[in-house]
Amino acid sequence: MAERGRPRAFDRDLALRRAMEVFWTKGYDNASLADLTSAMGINSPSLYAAFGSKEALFNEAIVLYGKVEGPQIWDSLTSAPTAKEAISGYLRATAATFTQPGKPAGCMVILGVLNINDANEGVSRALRAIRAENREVLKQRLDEGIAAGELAADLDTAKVAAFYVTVQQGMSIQARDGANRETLLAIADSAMAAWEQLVG
Amino acid sequence: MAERGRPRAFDRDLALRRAMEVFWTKGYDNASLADLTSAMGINSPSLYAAFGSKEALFNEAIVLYGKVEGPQIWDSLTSAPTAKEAISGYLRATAATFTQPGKPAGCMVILGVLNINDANEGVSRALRAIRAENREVLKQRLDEGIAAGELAADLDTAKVAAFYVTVQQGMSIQARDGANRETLLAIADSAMAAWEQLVG
DNA sequence: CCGTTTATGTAGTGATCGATACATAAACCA
DNA sequence: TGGTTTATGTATCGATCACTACATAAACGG
Repeated sequence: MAERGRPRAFDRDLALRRAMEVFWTKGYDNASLADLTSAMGINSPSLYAAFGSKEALFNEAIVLYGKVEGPQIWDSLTSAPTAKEAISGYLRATAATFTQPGKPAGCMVILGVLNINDANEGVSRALRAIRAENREVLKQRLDEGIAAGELAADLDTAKVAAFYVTVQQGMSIQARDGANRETLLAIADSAMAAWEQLVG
Repeated sequence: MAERGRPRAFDRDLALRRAMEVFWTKGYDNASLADLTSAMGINSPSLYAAFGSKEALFNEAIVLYGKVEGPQIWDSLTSAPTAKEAISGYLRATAATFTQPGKPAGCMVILGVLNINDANEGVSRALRAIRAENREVLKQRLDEGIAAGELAADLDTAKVAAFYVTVQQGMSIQARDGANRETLLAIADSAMAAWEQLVG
């Protein structure tokens, strides 16, 4: 069963990747349709036919962002043998991911929308939900540390997770302000210096 | 020597305060002239006659913000007897300042502009300069700690200052995401848990 | 009173925003 | 071939953006 009608003349996946780069660089509000269509190499009717709207395009872009940039940040949470190494790996991978040559600095989930307005409300809510989910992932890794007998049973894992997520979000702003990888790694290590006190 | 011409019909200081609240709540880009004039109770020609432009109005607003909200955040840097208490007081005052009832959550200097575009470039640069200056203030307080013989002479004060500034910037995003004062205070204390390791 | 100066309210400016109407093009099936 | 379906390019939509031209109003000094 072949496709009906005139075939699409551009690569949808490639166009989505270009859109992701624009959103990552400029944020949702500052990425204009002109910016997007220019980077994607198409006209706006093609964009709307293929993706529906600017908001729907962003939603697809954020999923792609999670697939492309997420693994390197989150892998240590499952691969590291201890909770401490998991969190440390998460922060150090963040430092590396936020300062990749040729890619925008900082995190699209954190910087995509910060100041809410009528037009970006849906996108803003989606990003906030992802941030809350990420904090929950950290907490669950800490809870696993308790289950493994590695951490004290009465440890306030929500509090510790909130702290390390906060550091990561601060690192996003630092990256946008021009901090290099070495600086971000030092910040990550500084945050880990609190570990023994926090879990002890 | 009295003023010439028709006298201004509104309170300039009060109008500036209202503008500050709008900028603080919505950020520079999302604060439209309609938002501003509505909150200030004036028409746009009066705004331009009194303040010059949206950017000039923001510049005045950020100075006012520093005068109104700055002291409670920075006072401990001069009043606290030790460097540790100074930094701790700075973070705990931040937690309180970012969650004042009836005021916008988070910091206007951090959240005012994050995604740069053609229109906000000047404002963005100004805010980034303030953030860099704030980091320098922290560093200098730590340097004073060295001069007082309280901290080791070879302590990397720039690194420590960068860490605590990063935590504060993360707290701004947390506040925007709805974190309450208790949560922010716990984050501040968590950051201070790294202190002995960082300076030791 | 008159002339000057500054502020105000109305009503716009051109530019840009996200999103579309419409005619045409290019594929399919019968 | 003709009919259907989908994509494309042009050209634009109304809304909103920051900003201002202009006539009028309200104060001053003379």
